[in-house]
Amino acid sequence: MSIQKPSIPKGTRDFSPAEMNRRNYIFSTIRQVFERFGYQPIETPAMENLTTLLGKYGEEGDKLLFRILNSGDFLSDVAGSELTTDNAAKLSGKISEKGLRYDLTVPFARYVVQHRNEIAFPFKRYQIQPVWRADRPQKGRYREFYQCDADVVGSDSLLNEAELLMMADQIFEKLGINIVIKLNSRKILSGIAGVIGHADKITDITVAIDKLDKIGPEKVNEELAERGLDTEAIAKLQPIINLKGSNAAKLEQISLVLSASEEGMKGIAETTEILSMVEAMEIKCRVELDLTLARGLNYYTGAIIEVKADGLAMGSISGGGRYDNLTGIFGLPGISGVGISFGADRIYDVMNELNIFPEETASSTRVMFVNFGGEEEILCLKLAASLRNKGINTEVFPENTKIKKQFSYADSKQIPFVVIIGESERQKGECLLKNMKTGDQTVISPDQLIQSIGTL
RNA sequence: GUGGUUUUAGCUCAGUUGGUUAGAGCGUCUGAUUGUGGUUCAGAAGGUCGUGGGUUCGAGCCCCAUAUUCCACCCCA
Repeated sequence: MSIQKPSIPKGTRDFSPAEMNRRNYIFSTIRQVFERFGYQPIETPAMENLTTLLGKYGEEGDKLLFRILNSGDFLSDVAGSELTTDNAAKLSGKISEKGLRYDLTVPFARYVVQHRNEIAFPFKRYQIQPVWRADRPQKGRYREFYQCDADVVGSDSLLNEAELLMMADQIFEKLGINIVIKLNSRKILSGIAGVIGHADKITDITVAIDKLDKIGPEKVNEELAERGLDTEAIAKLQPIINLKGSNAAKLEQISLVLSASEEGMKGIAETTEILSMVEAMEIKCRVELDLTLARGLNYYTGAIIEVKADGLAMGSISGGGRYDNLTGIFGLPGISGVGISFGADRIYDVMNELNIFPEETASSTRVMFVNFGGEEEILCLKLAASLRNKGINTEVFPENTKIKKQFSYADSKQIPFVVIIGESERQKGECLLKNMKTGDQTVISPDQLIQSIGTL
């Protein structure tokens, strides 16, 4: 067998220790805020039955599912005549019955239905796991990436929506990213589609006006026409496309257009309530009503949420919304859910671009002992054990090699403190503590070292 | 899935119309310095030029296929 160059699949990545320290910083920040709001962790398998996944993300989503080939003799049920290139779609159903999860929301819905008797509602869960999409990779888009989801099922209260926005606000504040939360309502969009006489075309309308930022109003109108809207309907959409002003002003303008639509007015009332709740909770970031926001329409039924990093050319770093009947597909109707998902990989990319990772994420080790071997080594091991008992990440260089090499190691790992105990220090009962950042060295007693280093 | 783009040392990249032995910076290692990293100086190691074919006396450079990177579309965290 010839030697092959090692490689990893397209759109996947390895993470170095330095990257993992930073990624873990993001994950733990998110986890901490989730738990602060009373969400509890669950995990689900990387793979689900294809029957669970198929048809939940639209036609486009089905194409992006990674399918897992059946084990063993996967062709046993397939006739030779079926093995033709134009039969691929039908064939894949016969040779594959499992797939990698595409998001965390659908597996969660499956989980809720399957465990309904063990769950006390409302059920607030969070889930931080990788998902896979057979998409073509580009900036901020990977085939394997982590989602950090928080969802509530079994509560219709808009308080949940408001809390999700507060969590996003707090997470990004902790991480130091300036964000804008964009808020929309499926009910408002639906009302608009009804009022202009094209209730059936809601998807076409939203897909087109979603591009407003990117392609401008003229092109949007062209696309609306291409998607089968008559000129009268397009004319009626113009006030919505050109909506300006504060959230309150926007809501007032839309309510004029939507007065005849019960659903639309309900969307306005809900949105107003969510906005007033987050205001009461003193949200810090900007929350902007944006009717052009139309992601995930396949299952959202109420609020639609999206978070963008302010002033950065990066896709959304977080998204979510309310889905009234997701569990209905799995045989449990009448359970409403609302959730938000944080894209950890994009958040990493944003923080990297802004260079805002805290210094301490560079290394997890706080203290390193230089190793002189012999009795000094034993002494260092004892002291290191004491430091670890105090919760300080500590290592003893494993070999009695040149000091230069040991320091060089500490430097490359960006360990902030190095302790030197050679023969003379040991005999005098002291140790030499070096601050690697400033270069300062101080002589202190081992007791002082253990006492003081936590505060350094 | 459609269109374009990238790939040369561990990393970032040069490499002329196709012509001897493919270069630089950074990093790594060794030494100057046997108790001190990050600065400085000296030296060394490190390359099937993404992979497989083809054209040619001769290919890093031209042609074909394929993988991969990034970008746009579609869609999306």
